[in-house]
Amino acid sequence: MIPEPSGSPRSEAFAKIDPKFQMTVRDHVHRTLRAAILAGRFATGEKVNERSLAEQFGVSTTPIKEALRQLETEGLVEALPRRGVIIRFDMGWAEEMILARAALESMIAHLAAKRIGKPAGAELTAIADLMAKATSSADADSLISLNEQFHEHIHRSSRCGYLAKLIERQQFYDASIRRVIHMDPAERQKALEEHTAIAKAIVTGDADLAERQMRNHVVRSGETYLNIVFGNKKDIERG
Amino acid sequence: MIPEPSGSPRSEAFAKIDPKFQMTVRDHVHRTLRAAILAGRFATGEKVNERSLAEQFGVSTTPIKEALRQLETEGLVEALPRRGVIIRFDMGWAEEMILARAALESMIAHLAAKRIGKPAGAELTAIADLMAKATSSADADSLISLNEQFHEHIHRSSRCGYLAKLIERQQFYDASIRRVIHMDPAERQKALEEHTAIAKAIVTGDADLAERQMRNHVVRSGETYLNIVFGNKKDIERG
DNA sequence: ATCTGAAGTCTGGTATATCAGATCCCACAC
DNA sequence: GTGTGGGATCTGATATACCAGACTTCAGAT
Repeated sequence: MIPEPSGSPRSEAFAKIDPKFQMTVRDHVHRTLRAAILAGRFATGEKVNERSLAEQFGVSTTPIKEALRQLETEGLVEALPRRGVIIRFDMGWAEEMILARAALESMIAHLAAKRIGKPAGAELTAIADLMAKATSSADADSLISLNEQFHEHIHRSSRCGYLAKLIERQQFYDASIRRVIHMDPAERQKALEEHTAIAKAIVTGDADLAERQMRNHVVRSGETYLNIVFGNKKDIERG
Repeated sequence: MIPEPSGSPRSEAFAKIDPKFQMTVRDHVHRTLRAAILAGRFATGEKVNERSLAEQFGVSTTPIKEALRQLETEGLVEALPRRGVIIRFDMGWAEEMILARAALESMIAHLAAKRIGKPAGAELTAIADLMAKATSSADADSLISLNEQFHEHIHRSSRCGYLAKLIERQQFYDASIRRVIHMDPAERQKALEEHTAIAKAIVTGDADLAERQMRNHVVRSGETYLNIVFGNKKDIERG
């Protein structure tokens, strides 16, 4: 099962651990701050103090600075040189993150439809079928996992590393929010229909259709998330 | 000319300097490294050494680390924890950056078409007219400047701060390459036609058309750049 | 000759110190 | 009362020090 290019033949080799999995302080700070910002625990425009953060995390300012630099590049905070960094996230920003994800994810769907092979196409269909089963049995946890697999599979099929990486940064809701979403049967059903249609379009190689449907799916489900996170305040601009 | 909300009436007030313009060492390092990477001065997979870079720039490793963190988030380098960072940029990556820009820029064009007002629309048309003049007089420098104004104006009209910021990071060619491009009369003419069509679609509020044309424009001109930077090796996947 | 592993070296990760720009506060002049 | 300016203070930017993980090398065992 595990490829073993060389070594002892008498026992199963262990998979090489991906260096990316190693945790460093700056990554922990980065993820924690990111989650806090996306959860709305800071007001837009609020100043953040490096020394204060360092104290709260119980670390020095060095990893804090690096984490803030990452957040800055992600667009979640703004750095005013020699003046400090301020939080930059509100509902409008979240809407734009959804639009960005819609634009990128639909581009990837387009390419996936053109580049996917027979076996990968069958796998995608299989995932969609599992989603149908999980939907009818109201298995929220499976749906969350399958949803991840579904999009991940499309990313791989598109053979786009950069675009896939870019999309990861536009994700502003996490598993806990997803669980809330999937509690609504109507939402589950709608998502299933969209996933099924996307899978079909990709597998049959209809790039333009796949693109349109992926975009609508991301925007529509994004609206649902927005309403939950920010309350039903305003409708997102529709494509 | 310069808005003056309050202060002495006897002399013209000076415009407030944007804090963003202040140069810091890490920004200088970031920009320099970024330009070097995009210019192909590193091979993909090549390791970069923090101490060595610090020595070359004549600074300490702190701003180097921060700059590398930004490049990492931009996707131009990859950090293997405790092992160092490696360059991640080749023709394939560049192609994807163009696709990302196409996806985002077309989304912005779509929104701009829906949100632009009368005066801003007139300004956009005016810019397009200036482009026509500069094209017939073969004024490359003006074209480069106008091209920047054109896209910048569309970004503002779309009222999308996040998306505009995201697009900036997908720009992998600079003014010097643009100058080479604009030396070709056929290319100038083609670009003009596209810009004119985009402007018209946006001003008339045809969001879908604006989106399509912007996308084609970005992809097509991106191919031209690719051929110059990487040599005529391979065609980019077309939308 | 090949393999193993321990010591040495390299290098990134983190902590701390120092410098200088930005902000705040208050005394003083008008 | 208003406004100006000098100094104290805060805080980000940079430099330096130190630690620990990763890689290299080479002696010794087989």
